[in-house]
Amino acid sequence: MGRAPCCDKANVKKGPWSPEEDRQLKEYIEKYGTGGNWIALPHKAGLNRCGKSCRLRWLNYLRPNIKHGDFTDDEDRTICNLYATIGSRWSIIASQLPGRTDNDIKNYWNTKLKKKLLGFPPSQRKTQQQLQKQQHQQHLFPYPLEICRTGSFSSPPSLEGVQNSQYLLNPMAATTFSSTLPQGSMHQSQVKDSSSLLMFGSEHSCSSSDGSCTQISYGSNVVVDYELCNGGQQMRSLESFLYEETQKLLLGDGEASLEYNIEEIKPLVGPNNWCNSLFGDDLSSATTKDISFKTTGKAMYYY
DNA sequence: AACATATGCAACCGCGATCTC
DNA sequence: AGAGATCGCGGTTGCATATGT
Repeated sequence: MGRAPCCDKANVKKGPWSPEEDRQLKEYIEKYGTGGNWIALPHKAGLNRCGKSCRLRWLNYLRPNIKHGDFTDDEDRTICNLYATIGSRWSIIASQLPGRTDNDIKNYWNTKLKKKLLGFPPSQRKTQQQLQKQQHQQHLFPYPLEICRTGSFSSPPSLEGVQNSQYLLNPMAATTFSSTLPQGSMHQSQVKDSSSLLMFGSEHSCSSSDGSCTQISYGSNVVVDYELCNGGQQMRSLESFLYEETQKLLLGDGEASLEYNIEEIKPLVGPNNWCNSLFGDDLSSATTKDISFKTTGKAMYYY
């Protein structure tokens, strides 16, 4: 037996909300609140709408302090950092961005940010100036890199820590994402603990025409230890690692990097691992996607 | 100017989680 | 304990608008 519908779908209005409906819903909620029952709310408010539709309209559009319009660079950075860390958990990401809704962020990611990070042309409508800029960046960064963090974790990173940390994302967007690092310096971190998420790199100024571009580069002496993913000591260059992981993650093939099931991963990540602190002790409740990125945040060594 | 196509975003849908009785 | 009701989330769709040809 299937679940009973939450409303009579044949007799409720669907589609865009009219200003009058908005006014009715807003007035009712401001006066009486939601009463913890969205299903009953539309009837009480005199609306011929499904409760779910009312909830969505309120949360995404009508409730106070909703921010509409362009996302700032800071917001971009936060979204990218969190997406790379926790995946498409839009409600969690939205909770870190006051005034933004999960729907907004999801739309923004799917329509703009993902393409921006992958270096895809955002549109056929691109101006000549934008095309030249993209070509310039592609010349500097032949493929996208993914998350690089300077510093090391002495304790598990919190969501806030992730949000504020100095992650460097796709150098296609280097002008946006690299500004938190001092230029001309080498950033290095030593791995103390294979469960730490740790990456590092060096950066130097490049000769971008407007002087605003910072190029991130990685020396060939940087290698990656696949301790968690491969259970061995297989080494790859950082560049190939980052490139492949980025492709998997951003092209929606994030699971590919996790070749082991939860039971195999558990003993590797250990009881004090930050993966546990983010998702609770019960890793069995985590989905493959939950931990696929964590386990690819594997230890790295600098020689 | 007309048509084709891409884009952005509001809204819908289905399903797992949680609550209530 | 378990069945139904509701919530909340993430994926997807549909349509108005913008832009290219």
